[in-house]
Amino acid sequence: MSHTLGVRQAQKQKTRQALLDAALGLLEEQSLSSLGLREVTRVVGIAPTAFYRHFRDLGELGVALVEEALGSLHAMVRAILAEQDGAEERIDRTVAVVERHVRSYPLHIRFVARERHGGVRAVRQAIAGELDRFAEEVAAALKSQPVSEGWRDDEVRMLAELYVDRLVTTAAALLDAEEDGAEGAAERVVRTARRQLRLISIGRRHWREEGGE
Amino acid sequence: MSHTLGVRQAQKQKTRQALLDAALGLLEEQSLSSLGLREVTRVVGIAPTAFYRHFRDLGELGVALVEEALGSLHAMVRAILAEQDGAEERIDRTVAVVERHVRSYPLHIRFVARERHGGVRAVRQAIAGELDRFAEEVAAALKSQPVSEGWRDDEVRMLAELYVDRLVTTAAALLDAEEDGAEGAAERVVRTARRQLRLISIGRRHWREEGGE
DNA sequence: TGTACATCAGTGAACGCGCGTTCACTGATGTAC
DNA sequence: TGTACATCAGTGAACGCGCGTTCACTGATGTAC
Repeated sequence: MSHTLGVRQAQKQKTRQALLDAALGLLEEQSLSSLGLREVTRVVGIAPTAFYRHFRDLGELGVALVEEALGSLHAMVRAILAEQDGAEERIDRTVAVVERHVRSYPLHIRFVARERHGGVRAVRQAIAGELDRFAEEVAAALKSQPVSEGWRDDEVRMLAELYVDRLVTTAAALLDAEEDGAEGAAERVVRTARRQLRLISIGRRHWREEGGE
Repeated sequence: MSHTLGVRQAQKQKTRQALLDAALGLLEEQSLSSLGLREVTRVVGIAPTAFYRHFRDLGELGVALVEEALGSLHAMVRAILAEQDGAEERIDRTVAVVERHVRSYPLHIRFVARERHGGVRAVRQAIAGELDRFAEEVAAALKSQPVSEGWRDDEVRMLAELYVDRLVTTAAALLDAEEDGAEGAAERVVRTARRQLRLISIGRRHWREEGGE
């Protein structure tokens, strides 16, 4: 018994997705707290009141966008960290993944960067929660690497947060670089990110000799 | 001939400052692009139309707030970096300065964190410009330290950006921690920041042995 | 010091507009028998 | 397979409201003589 959902459900989901897409598009140029419900429904081509069939308000829509936005990057970076490459290769591949992700989903990245500290509490909390889970998974991956021998859990976590912040900051910087369109700006961001991750990686290797308190 | 500005000028400046203060207060709970001109003048207690005697629009007011917000932290961190302390002491003092600054000017910090990627282009650009100058000055201070011998300019700059980002991120995290009010959350942020700076500092010391390309 | 005029920060009425939300509705889809 | 009824995604009119901006104004401050 295949579980295709009925025509009605399918249509509803399609409209819901159209609302998410329309909002995300409009959010390229403004922030969530200045976005209008009528703006969104106008783009989708439905009556303003239909919005309420899907979300209580724009905050709720924002939270749904957070989940859509942070899922995939999350999975990819974790996969890379779990591999057995040398540190140098892992850095290059991580940065390449971030770069590709920014080019594939620029609107999602912009949204997260903007609303991470934005004016809608529920959305800020959703993003903080996702980034926290992100850091936790990165920490788990780092912990299983030989370099982490002798590290306490909170030290690994500290390092994981450093990495996650670096990735998010790099993604946002890359987006700005592509937007302002200056020749080579994006390439410069990528090179800087690689070097910073390398420097962190070096610090990591020497931490046990001189870093613990 | 002392240059006290006339009664009229003085009163105008006072009103202007009241507008900036009122806006900053309102921006604790919302973002600039959803802030209303009438909201601001209502708090100050003047007619909405008087706003135009001081700013063309809220974007212009936002740019003025950026300058107010980033000036002091900027100066303090630069001063610390120029000193002759050991790395460990410098880290402790830098973090302490950031901590004190966040407690003294929470609204300014919130504003910068929020609008750095916010919905008003002119304000984003003003913040980016200030942070760029910030990084440049930190780079100059780092360059003059013995550890930087043999570093190329763009490597020093890469390190400076890493430090500046860390300070900004720490300030924002500290603010969130104080806000959510969990016992010890702020202390945890501070400890993590110190460790991260220490790890970066260790990476810096070993960069020339294994980091250059 | 006094007078006549210029400046200009702040006023208050008025405007047109788009907003979020309510409500009773329609008509296609789903379900029970 | 057909019929009668229930569900519910989307409609469209209506509402009251606060917004940004315009305009001619007022009256205290500043300036020239």
